[in-house]
Amino acid sequence: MECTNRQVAETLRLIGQLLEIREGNPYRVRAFMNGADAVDRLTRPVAELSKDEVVALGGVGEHLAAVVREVCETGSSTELETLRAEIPPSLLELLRIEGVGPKTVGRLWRELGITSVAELLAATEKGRVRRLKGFGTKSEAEIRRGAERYAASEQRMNRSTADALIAGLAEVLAPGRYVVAGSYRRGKATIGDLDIVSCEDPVALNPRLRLVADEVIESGERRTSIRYRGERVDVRFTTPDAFGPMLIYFTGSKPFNIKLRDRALLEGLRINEYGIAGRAGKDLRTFPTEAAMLKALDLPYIPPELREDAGEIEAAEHDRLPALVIADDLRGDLHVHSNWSDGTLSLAELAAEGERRGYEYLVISDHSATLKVAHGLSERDLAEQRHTIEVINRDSACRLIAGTEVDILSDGTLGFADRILADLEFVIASLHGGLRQDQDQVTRRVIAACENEHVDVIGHPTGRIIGRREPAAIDLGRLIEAAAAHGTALEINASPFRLDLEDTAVRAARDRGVRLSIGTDAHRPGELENLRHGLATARRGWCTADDVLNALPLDRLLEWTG
DNA sequence: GCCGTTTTCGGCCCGACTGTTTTCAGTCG
Repeated sequence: MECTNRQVAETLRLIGQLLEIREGNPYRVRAFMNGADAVDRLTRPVAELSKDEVVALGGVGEHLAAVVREVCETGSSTELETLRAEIPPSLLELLRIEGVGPKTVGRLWRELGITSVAELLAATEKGRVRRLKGFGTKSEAEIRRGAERYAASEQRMNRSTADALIAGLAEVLAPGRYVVAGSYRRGKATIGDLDIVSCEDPVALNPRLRLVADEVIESGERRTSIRYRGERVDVRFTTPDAFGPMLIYFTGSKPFNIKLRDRALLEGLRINEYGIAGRAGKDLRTFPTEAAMLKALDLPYIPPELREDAGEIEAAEHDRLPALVIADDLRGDLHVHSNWSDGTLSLAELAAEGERRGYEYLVISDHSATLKVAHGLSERDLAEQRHTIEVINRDSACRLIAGTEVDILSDGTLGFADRILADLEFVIASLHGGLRQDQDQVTRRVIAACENEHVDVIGHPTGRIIGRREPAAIDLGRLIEAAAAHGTALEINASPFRLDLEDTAVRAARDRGVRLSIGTDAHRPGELENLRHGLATARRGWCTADDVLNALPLDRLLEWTG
C-alpha cells in the first residue's frame, strides 16, 4: 500500500473536521489538526518512521501514532470510517463557506437536513434558515452570500495578484504607516487574504477603505475587513509605540503565535496583540518593534519566513537560527530567456538590464530546439548566440553566462548532445512534457538528468503551475538524494506562478547539502523583478547564503559549474 | 487528544466583531 504523507495528513484533518461538526471537544479537534501539520512538515515518508519516532515529532501522541500507522498500512482508518458512517462527508464543503463554522453546519444538518451547498442555497431562498433559533434575516443573508461566493469557487492568490492588490491599496493607505503582514509577509507562495497592520486613526482610514471596497465585511475601531477587487483584506489598527506585538500577531502563522503564547505562559506571562502582560492580564507592556517584544521573551529576532512552528522557536531559544540569505547576497539571476527563443529582450538589452540591477552575471538559458513551442535553439543557433554573448561581454559590467535550458525528453535523455552541453558555461535541465507520467518513470527522468555530468541545475523540478497544473508525481526524496550524490543544484524557480521547488522541499534539499539556484525564468523585462519571490522561498527553506548558488561571485560560480 | 522546570489531571492563545441577544454564542484571525 503506497501511502504519502499528504494522504496521512489529510486523513487526520478529515477526522478532526468531522469531530468538530459532531460537537467534539475542541482540543481533541486541535490535536488531530496539529498531528496533520506535523506529518505535513516531515521531509521523510512517515510510513518509514517507527511509532516512537512519530511520537517524538511532538504534537503526536500514542493515539494519533496508532492512527498514522493504520493509515500507512491499510490506506484508511477505522475511526474515520466510523465518523463517515455517522456524518455525511459532504458537510465538509459547508465548512469552507465564510461565516459558517462547525456549530452552524451541525445545526443546519440536524435541524434542516442540509448536507450540501446547493441545499443550503435553496433553504436560504425559502427563508428556512432565518427561522432557526438564534438566526435572523441578517444571518441568513450573510450565509447566502457566503454560499454564493463559495459556489463561484475562489482560490488562494499567487504573489503577483497580491502585489497588484497591494499597489492598489497603497493609494488609500498613508505611506510609511502600514505593513502588509500575514502569509504575504511570511513569503508564502500563495496567499489567502491580505492582512495589514496600520497605525493610522481608524476614524480617518475606515471611510477611505469603504470608498474603494466592493463590500465592507465588518468595520470597527480595532479591526476592519473589506472585500477589495474580489479578495478579502483585513486591517488591524495600532499605534507606533505598540506596533511590535500587533505585527507579530498579524504576521502569524497561527501555530507560531500559539507556540509563542504557550511558551510565555510557562514564564507566567500572557501575550496578546497589544503586548505582554502578567498572568492576571495586568501590567501590559507594549513594544514599538517585533525585535523588542521577542527580546522581552528572551528570544532573538525570528524572520517572518521562519514563523511556522517548524522548529524555529526551539532554534531561537538555543541561538541556532540560520543566518538567512538576503537580497544583497544575490549577485545575479541564474535563469533568463532572450529573444533568441521565446523571450522579448535582446541579449544586449538583458546585459543592460543586469547592469541596471547591479548584477555581476545573468545566465542566458534559452530553450533547446526540442521545445518547438518556445522556438528552441538549434545547435547552430547556439553557436551563433555564443559568439554574440562574447561580443557583448567585452564591454558589459554584467557578465552574460552562456547557458541553456535543455529539455529533459520523455525517455530521460536531453535535448542536446553531451558534446554541446560540455561547451556551455551553465546547463539547466527541465521537464516540459510528460509531466503526467507515473512516479517511478518521471522520477527516473529527472534523476538521469542529475547524473549527467554537464547538467548544473534541475529547472522548476516538479513543473507545477500554481492553481493551474499539479506538480509531476516526482519522488522528491529520491531526487534530492541524487542531486546530493552528483553535486547537481535544484532550482527555486522564482516566477510567482511556479515557485518550484516549494519551501518544504527546499528545506529538505538544503538539509542534505544540495545547493539551490534561484532563477526568475524571465521572458519579459519586468519579470527579472521576481527574484525576490524566489529569495522568499529560499528563506522559508532555511537557506543561508552558502546554500544558494547565486551568492557565489562570478569566478567561483564558473569554477563550480566546471 | 496532548502534555508536564509547580502538574499523570486539568488545563489547553487570546481578542474583535456581528447578530440576536439582555449577557452571549459563533466565527474568525
